[in-house]
Amino acid sequence: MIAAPLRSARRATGRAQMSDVADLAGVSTATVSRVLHNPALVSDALRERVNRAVGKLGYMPNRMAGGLAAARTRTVGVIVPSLINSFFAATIEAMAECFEANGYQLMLGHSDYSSEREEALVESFLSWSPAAMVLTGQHHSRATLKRLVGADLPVVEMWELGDNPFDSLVGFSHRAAGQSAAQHLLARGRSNIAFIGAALDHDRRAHQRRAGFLDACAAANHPPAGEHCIGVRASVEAGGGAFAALLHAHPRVDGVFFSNDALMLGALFECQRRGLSVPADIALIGFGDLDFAACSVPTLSTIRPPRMEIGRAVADHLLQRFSDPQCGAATIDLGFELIAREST
Amino acid sequence: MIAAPLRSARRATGRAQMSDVADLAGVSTATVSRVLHNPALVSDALRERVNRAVGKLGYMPNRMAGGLAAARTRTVGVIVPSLINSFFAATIEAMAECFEANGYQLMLGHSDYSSEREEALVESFLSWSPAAMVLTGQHHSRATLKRLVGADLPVVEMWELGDNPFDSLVGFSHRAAGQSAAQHLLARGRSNIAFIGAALDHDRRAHQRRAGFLDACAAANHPPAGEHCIGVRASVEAGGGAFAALLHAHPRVDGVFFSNDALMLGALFECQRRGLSVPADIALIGFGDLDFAACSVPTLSTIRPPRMEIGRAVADHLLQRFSDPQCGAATIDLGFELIAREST
DNA sequence: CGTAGAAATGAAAGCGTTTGCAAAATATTC
DNA sequence: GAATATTTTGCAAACGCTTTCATTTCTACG
Repeated sequence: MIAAPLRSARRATGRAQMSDVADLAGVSTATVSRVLHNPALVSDALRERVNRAVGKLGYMPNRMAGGLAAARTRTVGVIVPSLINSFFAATIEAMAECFEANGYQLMLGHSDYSSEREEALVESFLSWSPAAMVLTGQHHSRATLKRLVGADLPVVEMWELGDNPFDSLVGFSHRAAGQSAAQHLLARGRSNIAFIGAALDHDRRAHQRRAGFLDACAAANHPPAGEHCIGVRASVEAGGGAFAALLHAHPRVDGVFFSNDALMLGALFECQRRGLSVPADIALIGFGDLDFAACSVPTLSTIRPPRMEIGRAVADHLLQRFSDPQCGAATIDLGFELIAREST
Repeated sequence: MIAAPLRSARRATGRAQMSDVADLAGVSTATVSRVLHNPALVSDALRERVNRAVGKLGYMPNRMAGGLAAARTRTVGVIVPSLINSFFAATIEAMAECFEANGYQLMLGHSDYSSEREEALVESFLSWSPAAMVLTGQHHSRATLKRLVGADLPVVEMWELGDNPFDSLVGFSHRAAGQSAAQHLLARGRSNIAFIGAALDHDRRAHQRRAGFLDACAAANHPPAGEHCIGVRASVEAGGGAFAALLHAHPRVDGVFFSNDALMLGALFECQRRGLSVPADIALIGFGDLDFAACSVPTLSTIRPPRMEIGRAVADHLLQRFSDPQCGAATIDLGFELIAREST
């Protein structure tokens, strides 16, 4: 009787491992590893043999072992505030697309707009030796920054565009977006314009849009006619409520900028309920260009952020940095687009 | 002169490692490992000392090394068709919440409704030795199934509820949801009811809802008055178009079930454009209970799937299986809720 | 107080890769 | 054809942890 292959009791799975490939191809594991990661170093004949063996055995490398030995992995840690927010979801899908096409994998986490959770996630992610980290926004706790400095890897901050980036930065100016919105309302002849926002204390970017809005009002000598900010997450329902409250406090308002399209949709429904005509009685402009904005009645003006473009740009930039160590940090402004529709 | 600590040139980072903690606490690495993973095995005194050393050094274990040694990680692979789809986003957020509270981490991937991509993701995830895999739906390629069988770990299929689950199953019956929608429309006195769906060829669950809808029509002896299915992803815009096409082909339709609330919203706007009154002229019911449904004009009837509940149930179930190896597969039906609002 | 059994601890052997180094094979030059 | 550069290849030592097994230290009991 032939003994079964003697395998350690601790052997994890029945999966083929690199030594099996090496044996089948009649080479050392070093050569197999090279074929997999640096094929140019191996002669055509052996490369061919190794690839055949890999195919035959259905070999899948053990990433833990590889990561441990190499002290890095083809993994990118990404932290967004929320997955439910379709802005970030679109960015992530686009980013994942690019990365996966190049053999990198995403580790995704959501911070719920909390610095502490972000900190915990960064710590946790770093223990997987990622090739890079992608964070949302430019505000991070001291502890987070310290960890990142120590880890010595490319870091991209996205969806914001301010001074003193930590490393690379891919985004657009929310302040400018807010300014554009105000200027647009003013250009449409509205003089009593107001702002409605949600969760400004957590969402720094929404806060910046508000600041830009107020800037432009001041610059145009048109002090805002009012504003209403709520503490909860932006939602259609909350938008309706906030809009009602705004009108109650400032009945003469004739134009509103919403920090989020969802809020604006709630306000549109509120207008329908009250028999207010948009834009005759009141003009509405939002942020996000969510899909309903283009086909509601009336269609809704909004500011389109480069959702997918951000994801692609982050991935492209990092892939470039991975392949060319010379390539350093960059700041990429992807801008935004104000889409004027019927509501203004 | 005292020599600098002699570290291998290959040493990854400057991070403290377990042996540093062990030295500082005056114990072996075995004890440190036990304190971290199985504190009950260590005496109070040593546990205390080790924890202090961990804190002092800010020690973070290297997951790669741990995973390699233990041949498993506290990681759960989750694959959903799409992140942009807010159904899955909500499920994932809830799931992540539960898992993270218990020291498990999510690896997230999206398959874009493609079996091949799912297969590639499963392969890729398995090479990280996850503690479990969570897939969406009950349909997977043979190769995917083969990998999962070989990997010998808990597998949960979610968001569906059919026969012959691979292992555990957490979801609800989409077929029953479709039936309910039809019965609801019929109960409201509509006799010419139709179905509008998107991406049915990819989205098996939407397809099941349609099947349920047709079932109920047949059972009630009310053959559907028409249907219109489109190939693209569900969106508000596509909903408006599909609705217009349906009305064009079947002008007498007086009730419509949409495979997705977004489609229904597009139809609502189309009604506003045409001056059709909802529900007087036509009744609408959707699926998803997206946030606008509760506050549109009129408010929209819909079927609420247990989005977050699924996430929580998956996590709870897996955590239980992790802690109690006796605990085996389970099938959990979380049901759904038909929410009747003004549109029907 | 001696002893058996239980509890706590440490030594050391892996886990499956990557990679520095040296040896072997091949190409190039004079 | 010898000598030298260059390209290929394999050996073997990490990588930083977990876990088995043996040993040491307690506890309880007669």
